[in-house]
Amino acid sequence: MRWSSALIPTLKETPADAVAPSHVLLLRAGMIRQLGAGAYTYLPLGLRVLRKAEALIREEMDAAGAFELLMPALQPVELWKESGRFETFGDLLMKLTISGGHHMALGPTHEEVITDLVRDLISSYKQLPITLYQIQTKFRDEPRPRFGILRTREFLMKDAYSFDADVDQLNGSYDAMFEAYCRIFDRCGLPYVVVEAESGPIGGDASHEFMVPCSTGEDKVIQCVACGYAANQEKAEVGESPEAAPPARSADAPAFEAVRTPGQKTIRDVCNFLKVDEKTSGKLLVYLADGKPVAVLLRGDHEANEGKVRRAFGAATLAPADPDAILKATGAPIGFLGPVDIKIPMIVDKAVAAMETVVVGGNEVDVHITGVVPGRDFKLDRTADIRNADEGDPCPRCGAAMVVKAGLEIGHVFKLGTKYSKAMGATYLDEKGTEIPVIMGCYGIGVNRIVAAAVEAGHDANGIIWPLNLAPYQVAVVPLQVKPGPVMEAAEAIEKKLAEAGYDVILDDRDQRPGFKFKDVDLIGFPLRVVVGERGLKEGQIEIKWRHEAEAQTVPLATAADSILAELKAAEEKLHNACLVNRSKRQAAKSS
RNA sequence: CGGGGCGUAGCGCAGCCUGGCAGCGCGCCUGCUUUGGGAGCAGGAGGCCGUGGGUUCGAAUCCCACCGCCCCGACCA
Repeated sequence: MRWSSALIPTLKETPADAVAPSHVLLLRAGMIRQLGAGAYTYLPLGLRVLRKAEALIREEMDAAGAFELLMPALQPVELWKESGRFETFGDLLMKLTISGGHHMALGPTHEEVITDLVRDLISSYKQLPITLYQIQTKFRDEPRPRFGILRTREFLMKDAYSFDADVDQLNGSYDAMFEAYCRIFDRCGLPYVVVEAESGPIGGDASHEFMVPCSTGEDKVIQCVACGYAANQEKAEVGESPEAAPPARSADAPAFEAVRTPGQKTIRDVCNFLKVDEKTSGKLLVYLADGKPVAVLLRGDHEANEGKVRRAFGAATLAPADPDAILKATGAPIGFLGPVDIKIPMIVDKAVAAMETVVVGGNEVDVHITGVVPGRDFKLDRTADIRNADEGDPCPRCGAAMVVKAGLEIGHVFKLGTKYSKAMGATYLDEKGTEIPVIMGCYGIGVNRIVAAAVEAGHDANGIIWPLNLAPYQVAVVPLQVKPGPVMEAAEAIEKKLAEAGYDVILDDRDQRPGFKFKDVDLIGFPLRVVVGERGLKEGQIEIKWRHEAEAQTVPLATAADSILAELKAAEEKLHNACLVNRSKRQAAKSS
């Protein structure tokens, strides 16, 4: 490939709108270009990276025994009404009306379409298990697209769906996808962590997310460095603190005291006003659990975890109560709610149960009460872990202090169960002729996010550092003199040999000064740079340099192509071995 | 959807407050010089100043409305 004839519009300056490193660098490297909010063109170089990620995914999915198909992005909304997600998906679903007045949607995901397909085509246990996948453009009306290609309204997703006769089969399908994902991300050279995620109806280990730690990640990952426990903050449990002794509460603790706190509504305001630490305060939140008002009591500096709250109340739905409902349920407006003499069901977070005394709202306008003793002044008969885990909290497995990191979600595997098969009537007949809903799993990978994550995780002050398997071209051959002559001849000969060996090579034949060309090559981040110049050629030498290494090495021109091929082979082998090591680590972890 | 910021050449920006020739740097084109880390000189092309309305002799500039983009928050099956 000759650079001079390609379309690679690199930018010297940083576009003003870009903030995230991946956004800035993909723009500057001439790989993407913005059309509108959350809509990007992939220019030739960017598309090559996207296609490489796709090809790698396809290989591993096929190797794992999944079958590729392609479903329509354009779907009748009837299917969505059938599954019940027309309502639950809400505004995120892109709807349109086509000629004839038909109401359609652009698929944000394909559970409905595939379930519709499977209910027609699969009818016997003999056809199970089976896993089907596609790589296709998804549409979501994101309220706030951001960070370049990280969150867009239109994106490329690999989505797979497994269909099984029973839970054992499902576990097998799930494990196969889990392993395939690990192999894919290993081969991409991404530093990912697997975390437990919100699991839905089946519970247990029914959902995992694959996260790449990076500052622009939109999720929070809680990790235990001692034992390796990792979970999404949505899911992470708070363990028992090892030093947690029951609080020393003397029986003759003074009675609580009401204080006037005019206009002090937030925890911060109240604590500043009363000059107490937020950790000694409590906040009462009111939710509607299946439509009925319920209360939870948390320490002032903690955050409620709505998933945990919903499960603690055994409710199917949970929503924050509106101000009117709160006033009706507690007799007080937001800002002055407290647990004393509360009339609605209340669950107390474990952290509050461990406090000696607590400052809470007085259930009366402009009144808070101090010196409230849990267990004496309000009941502690229902306590649970109902808050978000945070930095320093004890690990649920080993009790060590956990850390919080920002993470970018690049993959998600999920045991769906029979949610869609039941709603849409996808059943099979077992050996006895009994009709049984198929058990489903779904497995997604954000292909664009692999590209973005690779940049987020691999860049320096000079630009991108592509992993070998994702790079648009693995090698950039840079002749410093491009007029016909020995330098160009040598460069072309090297390009030819590398291309014949199956590598992607770009020849920077632009008539530019060396510094200019080096800057571009570094910015785009081709893994291996080969420089041929008059100066070196006089000595019979050319130069090769890895993007991720500081120093270049010189090799004899006569054997240059062989040296380069040896370098590439060694790098591939190193990566392959790393993949194998990870694979055996996973096997060891599984069997232990 | 709430809060904030910004729309002027392909990119980065100045000009706006205080109305009166539409500018600068990068990039692009031509020529000469230069050639191992984003070269120098000379010449040149490129604009519905986001859109619509208003005020005014006159609007990039003042007023109103709309549209778009970015950031923070809410939201994220």
